[in-house]
Amino acid sequence: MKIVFAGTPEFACAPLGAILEAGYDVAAVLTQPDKPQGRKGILTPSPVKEEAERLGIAVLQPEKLRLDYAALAAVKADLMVTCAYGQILTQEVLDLFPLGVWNIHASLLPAYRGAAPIARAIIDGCRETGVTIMKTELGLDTGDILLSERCPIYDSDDCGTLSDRLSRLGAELIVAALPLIEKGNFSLQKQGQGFVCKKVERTEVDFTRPSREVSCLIRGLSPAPFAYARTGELTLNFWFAEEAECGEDVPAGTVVAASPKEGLVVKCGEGAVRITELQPAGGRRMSARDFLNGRKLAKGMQFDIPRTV
RNA sequence: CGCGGGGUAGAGCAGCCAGGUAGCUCGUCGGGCUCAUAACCCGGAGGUCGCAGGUCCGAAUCCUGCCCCCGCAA
Repeated sequence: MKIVFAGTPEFACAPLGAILEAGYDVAAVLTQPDKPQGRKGILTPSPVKEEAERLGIAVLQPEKLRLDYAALAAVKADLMVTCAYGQILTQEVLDLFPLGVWNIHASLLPAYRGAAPIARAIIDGCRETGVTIMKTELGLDTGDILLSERCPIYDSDDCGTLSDRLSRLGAELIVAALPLIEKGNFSLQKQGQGFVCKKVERTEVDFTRPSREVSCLIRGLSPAPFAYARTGELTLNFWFAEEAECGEDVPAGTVVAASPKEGLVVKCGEGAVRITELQPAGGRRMSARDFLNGRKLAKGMQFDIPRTV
């Protein structure tokens, strides 16, 4: 069975590797074109492209697949697996594969269709999410479900750690799914009423929200694009935070502790959060402990509260 | 030429503008206190101040060039 794998970010690398390791013939990898990255605009290949080249698989990266799918058609693959590829497929493309196109999606569909299911699930405070293997259709992640598997979300998770775990889960699931698809030995389940989540953006922390909401926001946006806060000239990107207790009756956004011993604790609308990993603008990521050794923050200081939209 | 911050002890920082003794917090090592301690007290070790030139009696500090790291924006 000849397979094309379509994916772009780190999340898709483990599934790609697993399919290959399971002995399938991955004839080509489809991924987004190299994009300029960073301050110098250096053209950077996607993680999936790098992985594919490492594995010695041919790479296709059309700017617009819907206009430019001749090369993909020429592969004459039996089926395609998509996993966070990043382009909407057209019917013409879907029709290229006799055994269909199958998608690995990082949520328990029909919840969290769309762009940033992992980050959104954390931000929303979910205690559980998962991975779904479904038939790729024209609609956005609306296809019928083949397999799905649950996965807990821990308070120790950020988007990075959870993404790693879901990626491995996705790898296991797709390897379990391929034999079923190959033999036609499966039944699909229609999705119920779901919802689409949007891409996440860098967000200023609103400390007037309850502590859990704040910590979930910080963890969901880490390690990119980050939740941040300002005080005076100082801007901090937050990498990790946990909920903390706070007896003090001070305004939300007040630094209630800022010492190597106690850590960095900020009052929230309800409770408080302890920031454990952060990064000052212009600086490297560091532990709150290291940051506080430089004494850029003191108890009593106030973080800005974003204007309500 | 997109905007900006930075490179000083193992870590995080101050000192630079107004050149003249290498400073702070943490860690580390030794000692003390304690039933005990990540707590407290005393003491010590540890630095080519990113690199190369220049100015100067004297440069972490001023000037020139280069290397490297990072935040925002794309």
